[in-house]
Amino acid sequence: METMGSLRRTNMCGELNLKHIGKEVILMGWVQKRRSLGGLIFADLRDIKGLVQVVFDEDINKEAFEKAEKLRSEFVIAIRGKVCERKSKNLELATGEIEVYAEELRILDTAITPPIYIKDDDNISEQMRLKYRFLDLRKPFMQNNLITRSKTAKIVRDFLYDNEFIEVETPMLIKSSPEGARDYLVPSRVSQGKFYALPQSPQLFKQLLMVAGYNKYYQIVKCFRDEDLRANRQPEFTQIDLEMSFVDIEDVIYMNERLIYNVFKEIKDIEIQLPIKRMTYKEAMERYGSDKPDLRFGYELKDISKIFNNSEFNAFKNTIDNKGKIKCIKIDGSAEEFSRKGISKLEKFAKTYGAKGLAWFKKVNDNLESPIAKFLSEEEIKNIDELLVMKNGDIVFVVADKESVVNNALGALRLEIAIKKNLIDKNIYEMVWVTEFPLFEYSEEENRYVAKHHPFTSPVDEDIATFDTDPKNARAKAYDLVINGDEIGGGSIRITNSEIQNRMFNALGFTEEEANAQFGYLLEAFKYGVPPHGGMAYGFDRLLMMLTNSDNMRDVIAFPKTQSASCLMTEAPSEVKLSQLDELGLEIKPEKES
RNA sequence: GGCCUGGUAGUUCAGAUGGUUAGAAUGCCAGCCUGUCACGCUGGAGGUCGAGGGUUCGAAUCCCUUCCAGGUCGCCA
Repeated sequence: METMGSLRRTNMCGELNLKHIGKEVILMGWVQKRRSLGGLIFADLRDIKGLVQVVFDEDINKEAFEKAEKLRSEFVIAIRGKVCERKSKNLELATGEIEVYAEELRILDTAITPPIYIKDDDNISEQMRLKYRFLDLRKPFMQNNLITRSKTAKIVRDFLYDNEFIEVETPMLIKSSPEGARDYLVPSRVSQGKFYALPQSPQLFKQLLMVAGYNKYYQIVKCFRDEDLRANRQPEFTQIDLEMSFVDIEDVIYMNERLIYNVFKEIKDIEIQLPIKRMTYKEAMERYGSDKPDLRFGYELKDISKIFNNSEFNAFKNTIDNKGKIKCIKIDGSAEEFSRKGISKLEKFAKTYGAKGLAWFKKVNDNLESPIAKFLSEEEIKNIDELLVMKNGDIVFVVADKESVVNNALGALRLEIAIKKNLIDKNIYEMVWVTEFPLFEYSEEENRYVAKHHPFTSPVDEDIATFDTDPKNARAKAYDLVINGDEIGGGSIRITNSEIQNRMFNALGFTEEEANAQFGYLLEAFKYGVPPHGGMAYGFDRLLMMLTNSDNMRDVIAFPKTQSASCLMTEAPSEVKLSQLDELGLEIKPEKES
């Protein structure tokens, strides 16, 4: 092994080109690949800027050539040499018009054979990638993703700073609140038997900063939720969190549209059309069956309940009797693409979303074919044909159930079919603000109304008088920014009037004592002069997925967790010493015998 | 908590109905090779078939339990 000695890097591998011809350069990096032809050795040298071919020739420098015979993948080396034009160019490589003839080689470190190749399309298992994350992160696409992440953070900071937002850090050890997602708990040693929680978001602290007069706040901040993972959900994730004083919905949206515009302009060179489209929650649910509609394709939901008002078909009759809905989506001219087997797969898919079944109608030779045709009257079939303007080759899928189930199942189905039919263009960004979210949502589990967003979300002005007497129809000053069917961010205008806040707690079933025990500090603060305020929080990782066209959040996070929230590299979480538990006044329950 | 997919050489995978010594590709090692860039040619090493138990004369293959990874429903104010 050798040291760098007096050698210092003059250039990065990936930035060399014809302009450097004749120049002596010193490069440092990892050996991507060595190709020995006997008397001539090529090595691809890699650093974070890219690859360049280095040539070791006995006639140029014998010592370097002999050392080069020992090179293997992922050795760390320094070379000094001259940039030359290539005799045979490789136009697939960015630096393929040149190569560097080595006059000196220093092997700075060797490497054992790596279990994964450092190559974007290595087709390696997720398990290996996570276990050897330090190698996986050497891949160019991972390096580029993290560079994009860093760049995006800078653009956000620059924009918010320029607009007089103040970055304030809020605590990571906070008070646990049982509402909402499960908290990660941290035991206190000093106060034994008591616990901190890691923040699910800095929500209450940013509101306190508004009380404190900070006017505009932001933070790019880690948040923690102890819930099950998904491809776009990690237990620890990053938010761009912001809050503004003396604002209403339009002010928050105006500011955030410009923020998002800047990000897409600078990262993707895409100019978003402002203002961004708007859609109420109600419209989104009715037309797309989802509060985060993907607007890159059609297949809108259509309510056909009225056709079946007097139906003899039991499944439909029961639905109508129970005030449910019968809705459908129409897929144009694709009937032949849906085999019986394919349809039964889709039915199975719809059932995972709670649908009891999936009916369908195909128009073939001016006739509506359907397995349920025999249960329907001629008039009903004629009405379907006319209402849906069926053409030959069209197929419709029908779900009858409670409205929420119908929307959920068909909303998922339209997406599934669009994916299957390859209708989704990853390079298009369809954005929409979804507004007027319900203030409450009924929890079947708890048998009561719970806050859809959080208990500090203001009702819309029109619903202030009635939100607590008619919770079902109460709308909130809450908005989500949806991009390509993903909730990228959301926020609300907060309640700043103590009478409304009290009515809100009441409607949620909080007693005054409970409200005080949980949020007393906020309610107390609000007695001392609180400005109207509201804000927004973005899922920074989800935004990065959009910007890098990633299918999985792990590809935009340096050290992510597995689906079971563990880290395969560090093996966290792990057991701790009994002495550590003792200090905390904790003990582990003996394992249950089975 | 439920459902689905997967776990076989360092890696990615193939191994139907149970049956000799478990294969391929790639990687690795050695030798040859002065224009390769997925270098080429020759040879070689490399396996607790995730783990445990069971059925059987015999299990990678069948059964049970369990662990791990991925996707997803529930969950995620």
